[in-house]
Amino acid sequence: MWLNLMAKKALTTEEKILEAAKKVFHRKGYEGARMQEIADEAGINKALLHYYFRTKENLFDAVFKAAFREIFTKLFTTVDSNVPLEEKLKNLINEYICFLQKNSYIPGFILAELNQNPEKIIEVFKSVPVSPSLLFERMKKSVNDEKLEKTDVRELFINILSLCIFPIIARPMIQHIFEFSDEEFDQFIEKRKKELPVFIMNAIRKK
Amino acid sequence: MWLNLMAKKALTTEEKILEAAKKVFHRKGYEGARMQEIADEAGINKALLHYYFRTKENLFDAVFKAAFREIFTKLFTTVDSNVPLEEKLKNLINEYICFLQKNSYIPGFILAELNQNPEKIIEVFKSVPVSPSLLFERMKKSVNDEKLEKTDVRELFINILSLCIFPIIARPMIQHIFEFSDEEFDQFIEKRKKELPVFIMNAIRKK
DNA sequence: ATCTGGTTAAACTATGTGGTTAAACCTAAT
DNA sequence: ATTAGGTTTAACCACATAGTTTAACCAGAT
Repeated sequence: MWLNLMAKKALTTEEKILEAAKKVFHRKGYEGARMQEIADEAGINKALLHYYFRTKENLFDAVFKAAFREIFTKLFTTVDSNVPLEEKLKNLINEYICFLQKNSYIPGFILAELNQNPEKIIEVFKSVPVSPSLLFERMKKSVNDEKLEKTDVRELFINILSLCIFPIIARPMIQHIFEFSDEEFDQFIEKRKKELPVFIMNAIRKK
Repeated sequence: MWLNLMAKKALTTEEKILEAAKKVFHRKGYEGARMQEIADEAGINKALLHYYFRTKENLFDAVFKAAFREIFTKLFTTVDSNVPLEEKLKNLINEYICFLQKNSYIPGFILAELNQNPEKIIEVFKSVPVSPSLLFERMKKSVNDEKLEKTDVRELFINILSLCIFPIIARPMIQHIFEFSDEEFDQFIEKRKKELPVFIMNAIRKK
């Protein structure tokens, strides 16, 4: 009795709030974010904010879990294909970096909050509908099939993640020390999409 | 007339404050840190805190610049040797990861604060006594000397940084998805010290 | 017409926080 | 003995913030 009755306004109030909270929390973190700012961003008032999500923590948890779910399901599903390793690597890196470009605040947001509250990871990981162990089984198979250096799959996994994610969170530093404009930085990332798979394949291929 | 008169207490009050502020700011960030907590951690009271560093921002800037200086000078000086590239890489990675292990909060702290205030980088980079361009000249020479794939030095530089730093800031996540105890995580990093140089050399060596 | 749930406005509480102040204390240098 | 700088204590101010409350408003459902 309370659903789908809106045709003109595309977003429900709850969605508007979550969108606004996402923006603010991603940029400023839990401590830096202000409920008033979120309300303003959502175009509503503070009272309504508390009417939907009773506390700041509730709202934050919703945003945090959503971000976590997004980045992990994206990661775990982009490997779900039957093409050979090199091809798979290309797809994974390309898709994942594209995702990160569109959601550049997510990794920094998650890592920062997680470093401040490492215990939250247990709770928050429950909202991820994909299991990491499955992913590793698949990766292990791919790696063993080919003529490659003996490679610890976990090591490889972390290396791929590092190479994809770090440049995104270190953007301000990279732009400064390389004196990149915004466009030049984007080109730099664009180039990585092509060169990272080569870099990684070289690293693990038998000589 | 106001110096070196202390023999028993190893640290001056100012140093005690800076140490305390470092701990608190590194763990909680600017917004999350409380002046009272810093005072407690330093074993003094709030009044004295403001007596030394008038404002929270002053104190934070001091801590931030110190962290920045530390991590960058360390990075830039570990490449300052005349050994062949592979050796140099081994040294760099080993020394840098050791440094990061001992200062595991620094990279996350800097990246988080820099993402929230990217404009601060200009000011803060002035406190780094080493220039990055010098580093790149040296790296370029090393890379061109050997029989290697044509490699963009900047790309290589970022890759090395990514592979060293990311695992440190992603520690809570890594520990959880790999189900690592603290000891196992340390072993994981220890292993990386040896395997990262191999990984990278393979990646850039001509086949 | 009325009822209901979403919504607003504005005032309000309680608490925490950065920062200040003033008085007293202690100790080492003069 | 006096001075001066570092230090403590404790009270204090101004302000911002999370969260609450109340009354009124409005639109769609009954």
